[in-house]
Amino acid sequence: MGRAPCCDKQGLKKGPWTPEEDEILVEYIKTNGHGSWRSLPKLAGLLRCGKSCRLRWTNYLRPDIKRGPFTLEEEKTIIQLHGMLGNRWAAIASQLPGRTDNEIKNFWNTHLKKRLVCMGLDPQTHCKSSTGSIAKSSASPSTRHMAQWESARLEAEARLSKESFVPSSSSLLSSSSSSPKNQDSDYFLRIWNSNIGESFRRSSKREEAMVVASQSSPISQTSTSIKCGSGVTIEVAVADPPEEVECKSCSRSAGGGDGVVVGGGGGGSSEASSSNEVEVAADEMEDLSEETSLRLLLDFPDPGSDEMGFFQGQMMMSNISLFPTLLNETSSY
DNA sequence: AAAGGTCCCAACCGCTCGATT
DNA sequence: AAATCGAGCGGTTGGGACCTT
Repeated sequence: MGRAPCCDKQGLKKGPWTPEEDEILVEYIKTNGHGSWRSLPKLAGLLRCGKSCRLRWTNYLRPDIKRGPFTLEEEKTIIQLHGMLGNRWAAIASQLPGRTDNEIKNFWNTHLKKRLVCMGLDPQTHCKSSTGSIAKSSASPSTRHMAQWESARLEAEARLSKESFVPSSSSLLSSSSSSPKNQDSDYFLRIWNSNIGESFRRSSKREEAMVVASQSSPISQTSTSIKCGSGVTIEVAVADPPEEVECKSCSRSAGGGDGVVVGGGGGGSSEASSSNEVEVAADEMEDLSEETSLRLLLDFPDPGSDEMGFFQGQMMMSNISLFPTLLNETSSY
């Protein structure tokens, strides 16, 4: 089906906005709200298309936009969220009040990405470019993110479910004294239930459809699922199914070939879990060491290793700041 | 001081999705 | 069910600002 252009481009202005145009747009939105972006330019008397007006407003003129350089805290947040979400700039921006997706995207592409590359890390996977398990190197970033999300979500839910039945001593304590693991799990669930999680679930559904389509295609990249020791099924897109991959949630190896092909996954917002065939026994989850469970949350390598040590931020409840080191290594921007 | 190169970011483009007709 | 619309998202780029030689 044809998609009509967003506007009739003839006679419409393009390029940088003038202060006069800005003023007209701001004044109009202040008094009338933006309403329909498509009709706004005409109503406001601007020779711009609605899309251009929307972008100008959301990326530049909105009163709540925060200007100025990114703080270290913001940088940390961006890196952490990018590790979880990939290039979902809008979702990342929603966690940084006053910052726009465009701004974050630019900042990532011009500063943070280079920084990771300089450190020998793949900016997409946040892993060392030349190393990593087969699963890490073979699975698409989004597939990896899906597995991470699903694993972490299930773990957090299992823990909360257990706590709701067995009031442990820790649950009687104040929140300030709850364990870091609890805080991290809760943190994860909050994100999962936020618009970030929603955004992720939506895109996961999309990916699932693509996986199914690719599987039905005679010439397609093989996508295989592998069940690990703790019962988590991992979807791995590979040219040739690996003999063995390491499960991110339990660090146990999982043999290839015996997995039943499943739809990709991630989309665990609800019933989707069953379609993913991801079954995790809560008691098995308890076997996970605290450290392991935290690592799986963000697919962290062993914190003891030099790999991704910089990635320890608020999510890890670590007091170690990696940024001074980072900043020393790279010139200011 | 001037020329050439690089960096940075505002804006555009094309695509997808959900809602509506 | 198909077509269309409106909105939003992520990738890309043009050109000004800044830096280096």
